[in-house]
Amino acid sequence: MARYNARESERKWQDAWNARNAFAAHNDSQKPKAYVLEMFPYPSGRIHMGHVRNYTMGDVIARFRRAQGFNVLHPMGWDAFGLPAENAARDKGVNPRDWTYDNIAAMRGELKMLGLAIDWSREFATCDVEYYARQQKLFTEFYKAGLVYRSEADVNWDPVDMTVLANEQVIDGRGWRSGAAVERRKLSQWFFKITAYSDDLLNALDKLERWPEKVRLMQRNWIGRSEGLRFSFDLSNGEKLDVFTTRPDTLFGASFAAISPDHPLTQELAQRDAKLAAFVAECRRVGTSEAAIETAEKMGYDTGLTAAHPFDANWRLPVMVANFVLMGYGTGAIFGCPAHDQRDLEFANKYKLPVLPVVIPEGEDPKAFHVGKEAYTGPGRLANSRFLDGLDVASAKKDVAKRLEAEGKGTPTVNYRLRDWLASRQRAWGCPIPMVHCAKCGIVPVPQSDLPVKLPDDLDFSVRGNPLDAHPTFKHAKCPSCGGAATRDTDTLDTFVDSSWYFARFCDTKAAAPVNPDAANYWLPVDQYIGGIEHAILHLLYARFFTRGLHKLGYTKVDEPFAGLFTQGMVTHETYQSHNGGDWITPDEIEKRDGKAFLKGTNTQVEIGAIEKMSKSKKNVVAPQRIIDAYGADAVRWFMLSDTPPERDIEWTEAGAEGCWRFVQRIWRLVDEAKDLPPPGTPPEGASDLRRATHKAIAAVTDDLENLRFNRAVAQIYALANAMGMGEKDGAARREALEAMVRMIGPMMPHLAESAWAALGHTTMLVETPWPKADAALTQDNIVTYAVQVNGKLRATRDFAKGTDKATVEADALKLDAVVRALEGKAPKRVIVVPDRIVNIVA
RNA sequence: GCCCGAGUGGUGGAACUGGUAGACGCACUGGACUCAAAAUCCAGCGCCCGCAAGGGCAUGUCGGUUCGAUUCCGACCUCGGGCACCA
Repeated sequence: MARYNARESERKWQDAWNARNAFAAHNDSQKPKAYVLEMFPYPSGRIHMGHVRNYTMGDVIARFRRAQGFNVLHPMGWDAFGLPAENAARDKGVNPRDWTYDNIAAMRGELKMLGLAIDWSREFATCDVEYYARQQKLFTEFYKAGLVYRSEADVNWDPVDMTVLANEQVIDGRGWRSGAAVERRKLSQWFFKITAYSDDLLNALDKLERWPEKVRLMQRNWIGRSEGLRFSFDLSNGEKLDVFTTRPDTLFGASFAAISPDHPLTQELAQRDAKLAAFVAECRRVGTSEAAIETAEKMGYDTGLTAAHPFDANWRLPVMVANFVLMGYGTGAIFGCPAHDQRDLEFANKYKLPVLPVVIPEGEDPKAFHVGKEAYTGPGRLANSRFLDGLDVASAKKDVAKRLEAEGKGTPTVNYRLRDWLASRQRAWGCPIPMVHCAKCGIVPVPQSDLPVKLPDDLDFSVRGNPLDAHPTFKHAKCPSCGGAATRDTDTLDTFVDSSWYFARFCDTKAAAPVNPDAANYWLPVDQYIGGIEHAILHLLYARFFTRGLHKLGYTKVDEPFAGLFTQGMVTHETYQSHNGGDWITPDEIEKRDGKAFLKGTNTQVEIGAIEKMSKSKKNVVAPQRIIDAYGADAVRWFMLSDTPPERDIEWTEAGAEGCWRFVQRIWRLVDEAKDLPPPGTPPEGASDLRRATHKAIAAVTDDLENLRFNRAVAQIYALANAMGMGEKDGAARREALEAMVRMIGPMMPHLAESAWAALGHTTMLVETPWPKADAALTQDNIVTYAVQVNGKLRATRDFAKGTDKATVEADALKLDAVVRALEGKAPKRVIVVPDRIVNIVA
């Protein structure tokens, strides 16, 4: 027989599915719906193995659900705005739009070769005018709904490139491109009011049961809710100073008050105090990088002001400016209790401030308890604290809060570390912010009738700064309100905005409105979302926020965009290096002999390095295209699903790929050998081993796919193939086994499965064939093998009819040779029989 | 520093709610077929002792609970991830 020709078969079936429009999703179906979505790709130019893994997993779910009778939405689009297009424009002189759409065309072609069951009629790119026009509409609506506002913000400013840099673009305090020392600048920027939903975004995490616990935890920490008390100090200059604390119980251990260098009071004082101004400048000079923060010394400056202790006006605390107090959290001011806060302790030790323990661990003597280099943050009883003495921490907190609240000095407050989302970017290849700045009317949103604000096609990327800002006409606009000359906002939106609602647009990509509520309410939430863990926080949090915004605006009734989330692992590969840690060498350039790696066709040995994520810098990238050409899409898909659990990193190996290819051929042989089977539809009878293996496999694979355990599903299918090697070679049971196998590999290796289905004599297509059902009578054995243990050690096994009574099992087990030998004549003290499982004899 | 997660053969990994540890794949070894190779098929494959029958030891380490622990509890070690002066 001919070997299976993957190339020919894959092309043929892709055309056939296409001709039948087999994967169209229907917005008016009576079937239950299933929305399966993988995080859409950035059109960098080529697909990589990570894409292959991601889209294969999604495709398996989509095809599985379709076979189970669901109306499936499985779309594809492009996250198409972003910096690489601008870099290409500057470096190569191309138009970013052309560059992007060319990349999309190339990647679409590569993705289609994988045979994905996608409704391509819904494809769009976020840089399509049709998409970003609607995003602009949403932005103005969010603005009117109070979910967007403008405010001053500190940004990383590159003085050479004259542009704002993202934190990731600042390396050791310098711009990644220019190398210039980055400055902190205050700019007026647009923000999304994500903090309006802090509590809701946090609480709703509990209901996202089909999200990984890890991701929920990361989001919880990111939102960072903490309960505490906000109260005010009376200052010696007559003003009040608001502080936030989670430890009001330690108030009698206070030895100073501290304010941020960015606090308004600091600014005010610095105007009359040159030394303070210098101190503030010094604080700002110290970078915001992790390393800088970790090693930064605590620094303080005594303002000369004092603050009255809230419970004793005669007790004066010095007011210090301290570099470790952040303006962005709480009120930007604290009270310092050195004995019970590590930072305060370091600060106090440096500036010789008192350290008075007020929470004493159980069993310690309050008079003897001393805090040295480590602050005590554990539980205990209050001491040295007047009316609080003897209380536990929780009661003391409540008591302080109650008293200060009664005096009108304090309020119980919840703080979050979550900040509002700064969405302005000084970039040209993005969604223009549809706002106009008028000297007379202030900020005016561009009215619906004037949308979209289109990106000009003639941007000059050789200029410094934002090409959109430098464009000769773009920024000149008429004020929509008064008609006078005004300035258009030349910033664009963070590309995370683009990906915050694309899943809602997929529900109806033809709708005039940004989101069609009927379609969105039918399809949303996404039933299964799949993507990388790197989006655990930002993208997923922004999308959750945006969906709440869409709800508020009436576009949908759901709040949570993704009911099920799965985060898949990366694709890794061995690295190769010439000797002595020299140049990296690509996998294509080496060959392996006896576990050693050599330069192809030579005896020059190369070092095999660590297994790492595929990356250009380590040159350990394997292009999907080459692999598809060599083994076909099905073998590659099979590899991606085999062996490694989907959430873990998978190592790509040539040997593994060859193994997958061999399995493709093995299935094809099994089908070919089955020429003389009874015709399709012949019912099998009886209960042979093969039939039992078939139905057990169906039950197991179904369960595994339901739970995204692809590696186990693959193992079950191998086991069934092995069972076929031993079972009946002909007859209806053989056909049943083969057909079950073909139907089960359908979602995983769809082209091979279609070919096999046709070869088995079917005239219908496998994509239109329902998922097989397991016969419960055949998934259960009527003979069970008991393990027989003596003192917990396995000594024998013994078959019994299922449900045999305990007494019989016990009596027979005790007669076994191995048991008699192990007992050495001793009488059993106790015999434990676990029905249909195990016997343990205790001697 | 704080918070998570994971440690099982040469290797990727299985093991349902505590019940025969190592399914299935890869690699490897031996054999069959072949002039030969590829492909395919058959067999073997945790470690130690033993000709064998059989026995002992094994799921990072040490302890605990239990008739029985990869699974539950405690301590420790190693690796990976997240956050990072958040008051």
